Amino acid sequence: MAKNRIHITSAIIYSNGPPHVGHAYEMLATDAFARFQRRKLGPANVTFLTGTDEHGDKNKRAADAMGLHPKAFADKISALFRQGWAGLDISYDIFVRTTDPVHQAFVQKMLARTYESGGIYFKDYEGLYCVGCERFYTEKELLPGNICPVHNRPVETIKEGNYFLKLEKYRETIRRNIEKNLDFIRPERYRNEALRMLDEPLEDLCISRPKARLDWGITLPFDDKYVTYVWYDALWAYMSELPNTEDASLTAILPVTEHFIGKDILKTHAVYWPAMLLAVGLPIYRHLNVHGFMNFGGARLSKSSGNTQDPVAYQKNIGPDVLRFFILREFTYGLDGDFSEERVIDRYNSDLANDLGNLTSRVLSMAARYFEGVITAAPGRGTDALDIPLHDTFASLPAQVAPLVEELAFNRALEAIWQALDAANKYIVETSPFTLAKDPANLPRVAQVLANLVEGLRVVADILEPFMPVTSKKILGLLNVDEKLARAPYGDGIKPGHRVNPTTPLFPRIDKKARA
RNA sequence: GGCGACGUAGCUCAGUUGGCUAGAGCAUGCGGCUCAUAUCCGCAGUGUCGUAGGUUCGACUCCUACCGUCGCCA
Repeated sequence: MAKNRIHITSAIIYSNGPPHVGHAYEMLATDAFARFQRRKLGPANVTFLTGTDEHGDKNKRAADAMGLHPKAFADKISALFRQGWAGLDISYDIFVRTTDPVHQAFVQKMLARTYESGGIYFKDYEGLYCVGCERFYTEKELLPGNICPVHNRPVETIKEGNYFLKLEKYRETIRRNIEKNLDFIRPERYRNEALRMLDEPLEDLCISRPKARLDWGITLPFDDKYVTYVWYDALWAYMSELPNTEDASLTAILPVTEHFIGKDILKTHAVYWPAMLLAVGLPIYRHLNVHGFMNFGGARLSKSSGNTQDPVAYQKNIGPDVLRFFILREFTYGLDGDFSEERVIDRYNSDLANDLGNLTSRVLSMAARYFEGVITAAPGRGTDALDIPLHDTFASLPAQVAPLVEELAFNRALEAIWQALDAANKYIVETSPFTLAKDPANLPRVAQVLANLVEGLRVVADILEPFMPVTSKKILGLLNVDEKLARAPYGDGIKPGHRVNPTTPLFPRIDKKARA
């Protein structure tokens, strides 16, 4: 596979409940990365895949609780996710539902192939089972006397035959892959955790459930009394609905596949998923990008404590770009982050209203006031001692931002963009076009200053697209710049004679006192 | 219990292989400008770099113990 192709996935979200801001965190980071890659490689060379994981006992039980058939329940939840992502401008190309026939057929194909090659075997299994929980427990998880901690009643010892995926034979291969590729799992902290998981022999993974116990899943192709375990099902969603799922194509695409996941599902992705791939003779993917969780005002997000946040509702209040900006600017990818309305408003006022919004406003208003919106000079480096550093700042911005996005440092990428905005504000003070304009003899210089600033705004608007697509489009609209012109390097964009539009406030300040 | 991470200005955090008076943003105070969304620019700070030791000419950066927070595994 050529180096210029990339396949990007978010986690396939378990659909037993509606979306919350925690899901949004992962989607926003993945989306910014995907949008950045499209700019770099061209849209045709990027696939951004997401979806919902709809089988398994928790989905079944959530559906039962609402009196719905699991499929009908999944239809509802899955639709909520797609609406939520549309509201946040998540630019996915493929949305996989694990109940899709195409996906199910693919999983069966992989199961059959693994079984035929001896990677899956049948074994009788005896364990402590709670009928209420519909799951097995280990003795350590139970209260003394083998009492289920959830139902507070004794568990039963039951014997059950199940199918297992051999794991141990792949352990060294998986481990060596992590050791050899220093950035295979990033950030590094999770790499170390994964390596420790591979220190000791792996127990084979149970990949079946008897239909007598749970029938909401994909039937095993070699034994119709069983469905497959939800994780075995869900992980294949990364591949199952690609335009081409022939071996040759998958073999090519896996080495350029980037998975984005939360730290809670490290083991499935670092250990089980590579084993599943190796078991059918496919190569391991390229990167596992692991992020932390989102806290709210210091408290852990959880459904049980009721402090979940609906990103859709939030987005309606402040707009998708503000949520996108806050999360990408404030959080360090990989670490947990704290979300609070107060911090969102602080960021909004200082970065969006005062810096980006106000800069746009003052530049466009001067252009309107002194030249009726017409740019009469050509932006460029020139020879002026003040113009040169401004030029250099904006001209080098794309090259500065690119490696930061590649290494998932979205916060630092945005910081770099904001440093350029600072430089522009400082440039205005130093050149004082509003003072010069008082003498008509100075108008050529004023025109030059404004041309340089408008060109800077154009570059910022363009580079902001992966982070804030709506704002990017808005500023380009104000600058009267089309998509093609937007991408030009600094100095090659705005030409003399170009007319910009009158300004409108992009981000009106939010008065915290008035809100409280 | 085993392994690991983190603990830097009021807040959120940078500090790549040990080396000039430890930095940024926000918030605070003072000064300047007036094109702009009471916005922008400049200046001013404050820190026992978790605690106690150790290695070193020199440690926020390495080692040990402890305290605190958290995570993974069991």
